[in-house]
Amino acid sequence: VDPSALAQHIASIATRVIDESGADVDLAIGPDDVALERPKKAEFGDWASSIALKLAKPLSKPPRDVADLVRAGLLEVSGVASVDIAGPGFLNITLDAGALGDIAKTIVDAGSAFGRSDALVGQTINLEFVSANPTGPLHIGHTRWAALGDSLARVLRAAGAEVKSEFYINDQGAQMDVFGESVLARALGRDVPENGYPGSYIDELGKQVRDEFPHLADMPHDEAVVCAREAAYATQLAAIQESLAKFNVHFDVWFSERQLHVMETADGESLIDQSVDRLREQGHVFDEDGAVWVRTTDFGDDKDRVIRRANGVYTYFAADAAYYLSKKDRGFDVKIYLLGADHHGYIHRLKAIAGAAGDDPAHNIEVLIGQLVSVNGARLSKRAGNIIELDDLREWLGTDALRYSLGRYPADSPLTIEPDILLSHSNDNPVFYVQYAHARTHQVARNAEAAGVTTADFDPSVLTDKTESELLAALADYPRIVAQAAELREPHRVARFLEDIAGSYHRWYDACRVTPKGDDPIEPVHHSRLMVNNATRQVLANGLDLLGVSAPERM
RNA sequence: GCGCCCGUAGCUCAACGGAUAGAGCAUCUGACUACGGAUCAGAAGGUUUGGGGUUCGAAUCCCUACUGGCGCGCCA
Repeated sequence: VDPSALAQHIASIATRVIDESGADVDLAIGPDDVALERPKKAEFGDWASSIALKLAKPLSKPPRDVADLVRAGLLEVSGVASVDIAGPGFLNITLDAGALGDIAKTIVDAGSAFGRSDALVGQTINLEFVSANPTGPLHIGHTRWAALGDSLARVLRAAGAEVKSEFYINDQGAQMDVFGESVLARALGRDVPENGYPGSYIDELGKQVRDEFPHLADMPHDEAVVCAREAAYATQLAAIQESLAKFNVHFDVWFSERQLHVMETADGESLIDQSVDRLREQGHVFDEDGAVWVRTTDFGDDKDRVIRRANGVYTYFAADAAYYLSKKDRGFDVKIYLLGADHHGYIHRLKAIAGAAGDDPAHNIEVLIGQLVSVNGARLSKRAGNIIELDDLREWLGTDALRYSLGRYPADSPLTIEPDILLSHSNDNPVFYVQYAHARTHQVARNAEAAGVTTADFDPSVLTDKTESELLAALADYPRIVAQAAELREPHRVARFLEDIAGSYHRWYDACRVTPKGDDPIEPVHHSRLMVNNATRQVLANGLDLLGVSAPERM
């Protein structure tokens, strides 16, 4: 009896109770509505549901009376050992040891697939994050979204969604020209212009450009700027891609903003030209003072936005709109944007684009806003001046510690990273706590194998220790946690769950031996416990993978 | 001025509208002939920023005050 089967049982029992009550209510109860959860305290059983509390009002009956009816139905489900009604009407369900223990074999058999579900099956999702200008190294502001976005992509896929992770390269516009001028100036041995890009990495790019184009000084200025800009752009983009790859962050699509500006149609229209026309067709575009506007106030914005200036030049907003339409045309149902808190003013604007494009702003677009990160005692980049670099952080703290510590908090929670803690090998460092538990499962398995303990004679009914029940029920909950993390777009739930599992495992390890002590004989319970050990190992490994963190076999 | 986000134990932070608000650290007490103790058991620690409201039930939803962060261009 795994939790999803149990939820299904409760849903059908609840439906029957409604039918038999004769009450004039039209309630469809599905497995997601029964509020099945792991109770906070062991004395409340293995699983708990508040379904009776929810049904009390529509049925006009006291919650405990409803609970009695559901309880009677539950007792007939095989594997259910007892059902208690507690408090205002909670159903506390205890499974018998065999039913609970079966999950260990289920997990081991499923292997790396355990935790996958069809919760989001059929959804195609575009997930855009980081999207930095290719004019400098990635900094701490990008680091959180890199970690979070990559983990979210993995979690969404595990829940059955079809996901493309996408990096929007802002390679068009004024900042690219400033970048080109800055690199060119250094290549020619001059100071960077006022408001140009600072930092020694510009010197390095200048040196590279000078080697690549020995006659740079003889070229017309405009031509030289383009040479410098394009060569430096290629190098800098490659550097960004390498930084992200080392950080275990993967993108499916690298989308160049330039695609939106180049001519596409026979009559010389770019995607941006077309997108303005398309928004106009939907009736949310108007002309005023010589400029072209989008009526974003129709969608909650506090003022309307110019999309094309009176001088004929498009605003940045126009590229945003064209980019959105590209995503729509590529067939994504849901477009998710991960943005920093300093961009929250864009939410209404982006929603307005979706609405003006004929999409539903409430469903087809989601903008996740994250609070900023700070690092205690971080040193500023030597190469890029006044920023904290992703590469420096990664080399200092390690990919695992950095990704885990960024991944275990909700995006909207402001966050301070404490390097002293991340570098310590103890309980106050959650990533080590979880990774150590995983390494320990391997050590236990190695010892068991050496002693002749094997999973071949698995008998779930002997797994009766209370630490065992706690661990098994928690392991069984993993697929639901992943599905919930995907639906809520909150990958940190996986990290918190793994910390619970690691704690349960350590407690179980303390109470239950897998390999007999000394010369004690091997008994059936030892074989069965090895399965519990291996199931824990699998869940920890699967969960760490969703976070982009390694699962070491030894530490 | 307007808008968005946040405010939970000494610290860092959790908590599908559900039970006595939980973990880790720090503090105190234990397990030390230990399948790696990088572990485990226990104690102590709270008016969930204040005040109203909705609900059988509120840290969570609504209103309000306060504190902190951020944003409000025919810039990108």
